Amino acid sequence: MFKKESFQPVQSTKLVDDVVHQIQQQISAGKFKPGDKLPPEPELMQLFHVGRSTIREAIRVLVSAGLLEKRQGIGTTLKANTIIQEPLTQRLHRAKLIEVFEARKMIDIEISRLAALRRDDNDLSNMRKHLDAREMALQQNDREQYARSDIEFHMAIAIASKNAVIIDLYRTFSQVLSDAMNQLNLNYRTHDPQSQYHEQVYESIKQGDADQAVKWTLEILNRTLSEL
Amino acid sequence: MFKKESFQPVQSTKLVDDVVHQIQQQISAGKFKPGDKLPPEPELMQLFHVGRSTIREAIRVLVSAGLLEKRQGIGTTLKANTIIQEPLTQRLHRAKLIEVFEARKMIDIEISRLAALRRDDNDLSNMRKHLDAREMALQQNDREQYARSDIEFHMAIAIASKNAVIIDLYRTFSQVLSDAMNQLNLNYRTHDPQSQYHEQVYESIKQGDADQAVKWTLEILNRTLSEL
DNA sequence: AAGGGGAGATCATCTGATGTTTAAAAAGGA
DNA sequence: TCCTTTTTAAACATCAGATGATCTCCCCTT
Repeated sequence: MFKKESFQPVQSTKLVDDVVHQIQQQISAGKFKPGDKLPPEPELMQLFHVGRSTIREAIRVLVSAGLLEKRQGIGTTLKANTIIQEPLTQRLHRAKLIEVFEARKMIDIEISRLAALRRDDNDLSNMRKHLDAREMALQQNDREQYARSDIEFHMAIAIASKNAVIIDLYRTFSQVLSDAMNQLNLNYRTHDPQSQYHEQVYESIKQGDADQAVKWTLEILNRTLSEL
Repeated sequence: MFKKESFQPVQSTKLVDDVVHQIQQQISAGKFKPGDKLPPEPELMQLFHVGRSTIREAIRVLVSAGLLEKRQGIGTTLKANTIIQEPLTQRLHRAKLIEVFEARKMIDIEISRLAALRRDDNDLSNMRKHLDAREMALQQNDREQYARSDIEFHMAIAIASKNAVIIDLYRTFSQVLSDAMNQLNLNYRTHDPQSQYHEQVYESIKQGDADQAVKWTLEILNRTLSEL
């Protein structure tokens, strides 16, 4: 008897994916030059023998990927320099650890500043929750839980900044940094004497005092950096 | 006579983009856990007060970005992969313009600070060169050359920061922002009365005064932000 | 020469209808 | 009771039609 798990469902080709791939291939093959106009939607419907919504979803995907540009009343055009970008995580893995650290420090500081200006009650209660869990784990000497809570606390600050781009940047940098330091058998934020600073950061954000929040965040970061 | 600069085109946010931003925000803020199901299409229609095709296009964008997973008969679920394997440019294309701007502001400031601390003679001469070219273009009313020199000047500052990760971030953010603002028929850094501030930034960096460099960079940025 | 006003092209959005896929409930048989 | 089959409901996939919004272009008037 075969294991069911060893099989995968046949690639059920959705029409939209098919259209996306075909257009993408045409672009990759250089059939279009930057600035060239794609056929209008009704024509694409005939060319691909699909409905309007299928065409529109396919085009929308390529627009969001940055390959095409759509303008009402004008049409759809091919954008210039479709340079192949690598994922940020890959880029960071290639980078010097100190550079990644420095960049994350920049993000950390801005996050604290924005959080102090924008936090709402929900943000504060989340931060408080993780801060308490962090303290608890510290007293019980639960390194695992401590590390988790510490990350969650900082993530809660990030979320309070209300800027999705910065949140994503912070998440990516922290993840890569954590991986890299584990690999080097370095402890990633597992030093106990910082509880006071974390409390200070929380209080500053709660008070809405951006300058103080930045100041205490810097205190934490400078201590972590010294271990590198 | 009214100043042209005092007007701004009406921000015509397409419904699909709005829906994408809202869902992205929820995901980035961690409101969903991996595996969580999104409400079905009819419910989303009611929640957002838009038609089904609008919902479908928005979901399709996030699926193509790798954040969501759609299965016929099942529904739409949040993908497990927390760290998105997605080029940064693509992520920025999906973001709200104001969020990208805010993040680049953060980078710009840190770059000025680091440049003041780390610039060498070569950096300074490069900055001087582009600053002169910028001034020259301004007097000759060569908008094209002015824009190019302005970007080069700021890029020279970035390079002086000596952090490759931050340089790459800055380049990516600037490019995406430039594209986006061009598309909105907004001028991207083409206001003349800032020459003094650019000179101040250069002088501060030359003196190695990080605080002053940040201060004057903020002056420039606050003026650009006011146009958004 | 400047501005007004269509006409046409093209995308944006909504709505209704029908087909497919999936999971789970219901039914049936041993 | 347990296993298999059938049915049903949920949810996405796709198409078609209609209306609105936006942009370019051209012609006309002043």
